[in-house]
Amino acid sequence: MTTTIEDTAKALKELGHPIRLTIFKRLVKSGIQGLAVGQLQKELQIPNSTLSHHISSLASASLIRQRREGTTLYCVVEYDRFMQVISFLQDECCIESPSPIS
Amino acid sequence: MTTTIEDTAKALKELGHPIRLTIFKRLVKSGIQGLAVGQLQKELQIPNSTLSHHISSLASASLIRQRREGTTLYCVVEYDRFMQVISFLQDECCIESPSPIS
DNA sequence: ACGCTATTTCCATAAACATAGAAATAAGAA
DNA sequence: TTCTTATTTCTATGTTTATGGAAATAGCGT
Repeated sequence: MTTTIEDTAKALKELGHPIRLTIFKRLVKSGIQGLAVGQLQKELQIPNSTLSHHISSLASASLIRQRREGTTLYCVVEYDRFMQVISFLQDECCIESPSPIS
Repeated sequence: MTTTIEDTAKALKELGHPIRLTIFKRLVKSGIQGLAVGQLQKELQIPNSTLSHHISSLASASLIRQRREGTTLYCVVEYDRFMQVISFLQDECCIESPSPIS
């Protein structure tokens, strides 16, 4: 799948909110087992519905996915997708930058 | 200067718009001499004021700066700042990722 | 079926964002 | 000073986003 401007912009936009960036960062560190919504709620101390909205935003940008286990929903980072976004940015920063290359 | 969540989120938010990401990408490739606003306008074919607003957004996130030469304003990427943003993201993706490390 | 826990969706509202034409400003030349 | 080019700022408007309580849904146990 080719990464497009629209695609990447969408991901960056969703990450471009303090709470969502915090959530995402926390999820990245939780690894592939992810983290339960309840656990996130406990750590962040924000209203359930606000958290749900933010989680939904990250999912809409395919940055995370959710896995249910009984009544518990886990949020898991889509690492490949995240790598794509970073790669897109790196492709930008490595061309004609003021570093030794230029 | 330490990169904070707020800081990074701000940068990501500003990059999280198709046109702004396109502008930024174009500027990165133009190198340290930057690019004139007029040139950007020619390439992007969007109204002057819309372009100005977008440029202002990128500047407000310290992703670019402007340099005047007579009546011409050049936009130049703040590469250090950009590197910081990328580093922040990479710090996230290299810890407990599903790669061989875990 | 009922009750409980976990979480999302609905609904409403205020704030923020994106857009673009018009007006204003900045700089240079005559 | 006037005129011209380059660009920003102002103004207005419509759209989108962020927030959070209430209602609804999902899953499980009794």
